[in-house]
Amino acid sequence: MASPSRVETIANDTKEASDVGGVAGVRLKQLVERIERLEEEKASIGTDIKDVYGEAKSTGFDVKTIRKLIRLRKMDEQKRNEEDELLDLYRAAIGL
Amino acid sequence: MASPSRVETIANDTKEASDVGGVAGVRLKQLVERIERLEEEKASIGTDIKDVYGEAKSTGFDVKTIRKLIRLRKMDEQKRNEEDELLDLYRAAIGL
Amino acid sequence: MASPSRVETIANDTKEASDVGGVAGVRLKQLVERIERLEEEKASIGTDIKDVYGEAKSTGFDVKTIRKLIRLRKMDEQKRNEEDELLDLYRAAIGL
Amino acid sequence: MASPSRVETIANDTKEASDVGGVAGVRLKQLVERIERLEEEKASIGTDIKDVYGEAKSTGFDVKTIRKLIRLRKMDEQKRNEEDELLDLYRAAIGL
DNA sequence: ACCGTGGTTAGCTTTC
DNA sequence: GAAAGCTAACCACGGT
Repeated sequence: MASPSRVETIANDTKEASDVGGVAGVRLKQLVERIERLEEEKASIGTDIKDVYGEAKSTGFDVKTIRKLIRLRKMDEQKRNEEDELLDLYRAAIGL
Repeated sequence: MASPSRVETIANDTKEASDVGGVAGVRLKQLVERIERLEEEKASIGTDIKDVYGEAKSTGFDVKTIRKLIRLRKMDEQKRNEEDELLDLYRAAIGL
Repeated sequence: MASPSRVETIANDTKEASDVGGVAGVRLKQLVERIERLEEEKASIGTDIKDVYGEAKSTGFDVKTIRKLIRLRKMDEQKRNEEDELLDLYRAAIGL
Repeated sequence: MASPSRVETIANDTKEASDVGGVAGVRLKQLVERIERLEEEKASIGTDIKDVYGEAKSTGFDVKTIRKLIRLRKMDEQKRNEEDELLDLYRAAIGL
């Protein structure tokens, strides 16, 4: 059911409908595969993160607390970024 | 697990990065940094994915359709995996 | 801490701030109570489900397997729905 | 909808393997259907809850705040229950 | 009794 | 500005 022809069929049903087995189908397939590849990587890193939390836990740390910690640090960073942006805005406003 | 040192560790992680009398503070810091590094990578890949969708869009494909396509393909895969697991479960249930 | 006046205060802090003890407070209270009532029903059904699993178990069935079974059936249904949606999407993409 | 034979087949693969199309299969099917029926009801109530929140929103209330409110009230209730249990414990301890 | 897994829910981001 | 999809946290159950 998820045969290659299926992917091409889909390409045909989109904008390039007259392009049976042609360049649009190939292009779409490439795009789909790139996305799936990237999502795999992303999921893999997600697993790594989980592992680190697991390691933290088995070292005796409280996972929930660590999560809070990280959230706080991220918020701090965002806050800093916003302040920087504001500064840039001001600098632009007065012409550098 | 909720030893006195644990409480101290938590205190150290909030206000002061330096670790009063123990190695735990250093260890925690390492863990936090590893997690933050990984989350950065993950976010970066998320950006890449977005870019690919943008590329698809400017090539004339319908992004929403591609997303659905990918979701469907993922569901197929999950379903296959779950069915395999189910089979194992059955085999275990009847004693191999 | 959770005195009645507190609830009204919260209502006052939303859009209808000038409405101390007035109609907005009453309205909010009604909404909260409706939600709580519905959540009670929901929890009650959750208990029922648990009971059925318990019954299944004491009849000799393997609970984990039944759960997987149900999950799989749900996935089938979702997949079917998504495929229908995808079809609609395609039809829209090629102009009906 | 999966065919009936599918469900029976599954029943046959569990503990009562020698019971092809027999009483265990029927029993399992009944259990699965009861659970699915209940989960439908549960989902339906979930939708109702969402609707109420939507209604609250369009009345000008802040949904996030209402959620907090309800969480707080639930916590209060749990706390009260725990205190009641404790009280009962004491009363039992001193013989009513 | 504890740990790990799975399910549920809430918050966030993005799209229309 | 509303609606939807995605992600992440929380919670509860089942297994060991």
